[in-house]
Amino acid sequence: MGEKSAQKRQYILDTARKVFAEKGFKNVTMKDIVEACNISRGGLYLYFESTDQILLEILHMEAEETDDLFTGHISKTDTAADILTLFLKEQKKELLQEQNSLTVAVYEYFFAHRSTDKNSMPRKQFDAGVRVLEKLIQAGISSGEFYCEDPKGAASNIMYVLEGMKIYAQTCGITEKMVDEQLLYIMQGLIVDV
Amino acid sequence: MGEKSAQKRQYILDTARKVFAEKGFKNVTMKDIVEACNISRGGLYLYFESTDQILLEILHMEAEETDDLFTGHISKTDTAADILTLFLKEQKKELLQEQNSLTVAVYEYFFAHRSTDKNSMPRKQFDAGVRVLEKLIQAGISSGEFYCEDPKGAASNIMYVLEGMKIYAQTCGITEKMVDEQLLYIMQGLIVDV
Amino acid sequence: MGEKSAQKRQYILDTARKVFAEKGFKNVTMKDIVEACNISRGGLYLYFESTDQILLEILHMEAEETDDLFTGHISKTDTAADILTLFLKEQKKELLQEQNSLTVAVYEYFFAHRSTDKNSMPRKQFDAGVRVLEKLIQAGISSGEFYCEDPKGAASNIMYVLEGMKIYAQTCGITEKMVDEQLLYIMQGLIVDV
Amino acid sequence: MGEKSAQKRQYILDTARKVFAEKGFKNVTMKDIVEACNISRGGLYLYFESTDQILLEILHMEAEETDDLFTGHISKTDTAADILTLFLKEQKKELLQEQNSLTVAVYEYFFAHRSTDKNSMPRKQFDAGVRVLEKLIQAGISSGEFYCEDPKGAASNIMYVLEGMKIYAQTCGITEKMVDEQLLYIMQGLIVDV
DNA sequence: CATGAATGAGAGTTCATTCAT
DNA sequence: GATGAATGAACTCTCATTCAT
Repeated sequence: MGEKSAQKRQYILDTARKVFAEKGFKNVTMKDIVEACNISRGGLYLYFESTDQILLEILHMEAEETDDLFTGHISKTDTAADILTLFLKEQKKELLQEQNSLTVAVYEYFFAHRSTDKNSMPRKQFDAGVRVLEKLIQAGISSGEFYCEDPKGAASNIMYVLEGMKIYAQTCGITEKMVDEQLLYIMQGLIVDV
Repeated sequence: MGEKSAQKRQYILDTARKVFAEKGFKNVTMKDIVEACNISRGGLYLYFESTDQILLEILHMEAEETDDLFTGHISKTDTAADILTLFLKEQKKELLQEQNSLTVAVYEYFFAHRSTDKNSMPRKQFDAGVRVLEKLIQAGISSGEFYCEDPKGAASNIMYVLEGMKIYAQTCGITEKMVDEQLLYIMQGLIVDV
Repeated sequence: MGEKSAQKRQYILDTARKVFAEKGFKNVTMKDIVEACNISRGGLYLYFESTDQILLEILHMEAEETDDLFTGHISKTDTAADILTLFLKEQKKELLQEQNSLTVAVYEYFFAHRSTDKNSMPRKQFDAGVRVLEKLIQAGISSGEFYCEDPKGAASNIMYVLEGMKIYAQTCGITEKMVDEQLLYIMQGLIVDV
Repeated sequence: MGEKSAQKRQYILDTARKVFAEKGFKNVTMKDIVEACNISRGGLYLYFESTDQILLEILHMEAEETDDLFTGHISKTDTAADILTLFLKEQKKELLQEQNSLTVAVYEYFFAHRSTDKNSMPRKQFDAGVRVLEKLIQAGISSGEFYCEDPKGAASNIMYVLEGMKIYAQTCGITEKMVDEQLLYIMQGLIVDV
């Protein structure tokens, strides 16, 4: 598959992404994607053989981009609290965005492919998140910004909370206020009282 | 609807529950339920018109039973910490149970019926949970067992964490150890140091 | 499946038989049968799940009927030569009939399901044919009608010849004259010269 | 068509032959051949327009080679019985060979292109076979090796038997012993008793 | 009430064939 | 000549839903 088809492949992935964002995973058929892409039925099969594969490739792409984002915005002069705040702000944005979010598709996908594998994508992302947050909290402790007796527990707590809020955002709506309150609660649990 | 058909209705719900527990929501067809119940295709339609309706009725049933459970086990002499511990233990059990759990079905259902309605079932359960936990924490504060500057924040935190862990339990496996660590983290954040 | 559906099942088999007789096996799709039967796409699947299964059932039916025919027409007073002549006449009729013949379908089926199994249908029919013919020839020898040093070889010879003529009949046409000549050759090889 | 493309044409035919030998005729698609040849989809169409055409050309090639073989091995000093034995031995080898045999493909092809044409390939091969065998038998009679009242009948008999055994070889397996027994039966029917 | 045969829409998938490059 | 992406027709198979009995 040459240059040209790599472009088309990407086009299909981009278009399919919109479809998944709109309809989740289980409701999306190959036909839906074919129609969204305005290509022929057989044409899609030249590039992908199932909605599974398509979503998975989209997720891998996103994962790379996310990794970049994660570390990208941090400047050397930022304090731990600044970085944490930034991180939570990012998460909040993602949480509340309705359009364009793959959240539901991702959950549906992983429900349909349940695995207790330690190397499954959700698990790796959780572990990575905990690791980064733990380091950050420890950095904050070292710098005197944070007080925390169990940095790993706190890091896990944040990850679980974010996940929980994500779910509530998708299943019953969650207001910005609710998110802000909880993020504030988390920050105040860490920051050393003046 | 007479006595007899109420029984059959209940029989269908009970049987369908097992099907949903095993296969989630999106993978369950009317045919699946018909076969599990050993009734005729048309027969099922006399009682229910869609898998949606069936799952919803199951959930309503469960909600009632859960409410009973929630308040049922508490004896007057229990301390706030005891009650909270008991509650978390219950949640842990539910979290880790693989068999017999409607978790995935419920998520799939509410993903398929996303709503920002404040009276949606997940929202009501979340709000109810927060309310109960908040009261409990305040009771603990009054009795000197707990220290907490933001009882509502803490209560929400617990609910989000539980939700987050539930998801991780279903999407990538979560070990008992991981749950225990986080529940410990939560309790220690509340309990007054000796 | 009750009384009524047994009728329909039979109706489908009868109709499908015509389709196979006309188009062979590999060219027949479930759709062809659906259309010939004037039933719905899904309807056919209530009774059969593949063209394989349908043809196989037709063949089993035919096999039973054939068994009956084989032994049915023989009267006690017939001589061995009479019976053999009758048998060959039957075979000739089947050989030359163009309409209504499953021959091609059968070959196509067994090419597609090649097996060296001793209990495969073609093998069983060959063995049975040889056995019957051998007995017949021996009876003819006993009665002084036939002369033959190797009754089993002669019996096999007849079966192979019939099979070979069947093939030629289907692949390139074989005239009645050609068949008659060969059958005559066979009979004269057996019959004791006057 | 230049030198180069004649080579490629031959390459395609040789490669396709293997495919047909392995999968028969009806199961082979243009795609199969394209893939086996490692050429482009469109490329194949520059040389051939259907699997029909490809197989037919293969068969024409083989027919020429076979003719050569038929007459090639005979030395002037061989007796009629020697030649016949040699011929039957060749046929036996072809019959029992599983790999590399186009037998099934050929049958499937001619089933799909049934014709009563006297000039169809199978018919021509049958007629040619009968002619050669008849001459051979007559030669044997002249030389006192064979006794036969109906040389043409005997020749046809052999051709039918070979065809029948070919079919049984492909549809249900035929053992070497079975073939040997029948060939022996044929030879003994011809050879003058000592 | 209950049955289960029947329907038909729709998803998945494969290939013969074409055509711009 | 050669490529291989693209098309679209054709087939398989599954279910939600209806309806005569």
